[in-house]
Amino acid sequence: MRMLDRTDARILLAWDSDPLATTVGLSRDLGLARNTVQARQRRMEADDSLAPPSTRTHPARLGYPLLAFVRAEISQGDVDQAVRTLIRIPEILELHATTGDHDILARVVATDADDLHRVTRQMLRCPEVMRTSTALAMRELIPYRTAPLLSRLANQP
Amino acid sequence: MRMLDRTDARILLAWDSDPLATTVGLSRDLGLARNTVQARQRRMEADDSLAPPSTRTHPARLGYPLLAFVRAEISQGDVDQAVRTLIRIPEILELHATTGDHDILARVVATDADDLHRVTRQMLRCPEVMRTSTALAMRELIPYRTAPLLSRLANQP
DNA sequence: TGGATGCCTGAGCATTATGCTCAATTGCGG
DNA sequence: CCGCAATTGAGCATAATGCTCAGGCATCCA
Repeated sequence: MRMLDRTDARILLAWDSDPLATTVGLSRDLGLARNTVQARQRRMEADDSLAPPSTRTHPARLGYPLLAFVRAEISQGDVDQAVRTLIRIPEILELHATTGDHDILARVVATDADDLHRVTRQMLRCPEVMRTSTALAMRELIPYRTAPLLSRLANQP
Repeated sequence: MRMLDRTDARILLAWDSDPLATTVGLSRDLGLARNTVQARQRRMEADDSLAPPSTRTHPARLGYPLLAFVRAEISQGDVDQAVRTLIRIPEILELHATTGDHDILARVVATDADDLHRVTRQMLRCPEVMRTSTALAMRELIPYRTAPLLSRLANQP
């Protein structure tokens, strides 16, 4: 797994300040050769260093204003079988196997409270899912970001 | 807050299948006029319909392979004061005010177990943070996605 | 009904960026 | 010391972009 370096980080941060910037524009802003920026961009995409562009969309803008974190216990630790079922639920945006008193943590969105209830019931219909515990996200205090980590990388020698 | 529509969703999905595609290329693939795609792209960026490009980076590629979800209790419900402190911690990628037996949920990354311990101690140094409870993400079962929601939107009338 | 609004469209054209290749250079690790 | 990968600057044909305009077509409201 290739690690991003200082140059990659600088390109991404410059891209943040103008998401519609061209390769030439970025290379001008950064004082790098166009070939360098272009090669990095292609490598990062080919590398799977970058998540799909669609991950940039806010679910609220798609009609799913409710966000919840649903923890669940999985019977017999058969997590893989549960995933095969849960992956078919579009409202589950993310799923992690976690330590602690629950086995998995799901990020779930919904159109309203009723819809959230429907989704959790659908999760419970999965035979491996025993108990669920839902924490509703009432306020987004810090929206998802990686820029601080990139800045740290970009400003390192 | 403008909602994304079917056309926006189709553009984003086409973009997923070729993240380096040009506006002309996307318009060809979708059978839309170039002006349409260009206008949508600009509107989505201007709109804040899209998160910054840097959010596409995987923290693991930046040297932070550990992911944890840290829940915390906040004293006197003074969440805003806590946020002012916590926002300065780069390893906190995301922060939500939640319902349940804790007040906030943080997504935290770290370089290793020691580093994670350091970050949680730093969180506890915030006076408003009372108790923390850490759930380590051992396996990414479903990486963050919004494509299923976009597909639903794109295939609707 | 009439009219305003917003969106999609197709067109044109000057400007700019891209794709591609090459060769020289630099820096790093074997 | 040598190879390897990254960077650079250059050139040039091709392609995309920025910009503008006007027509068509819905929807919404007076």
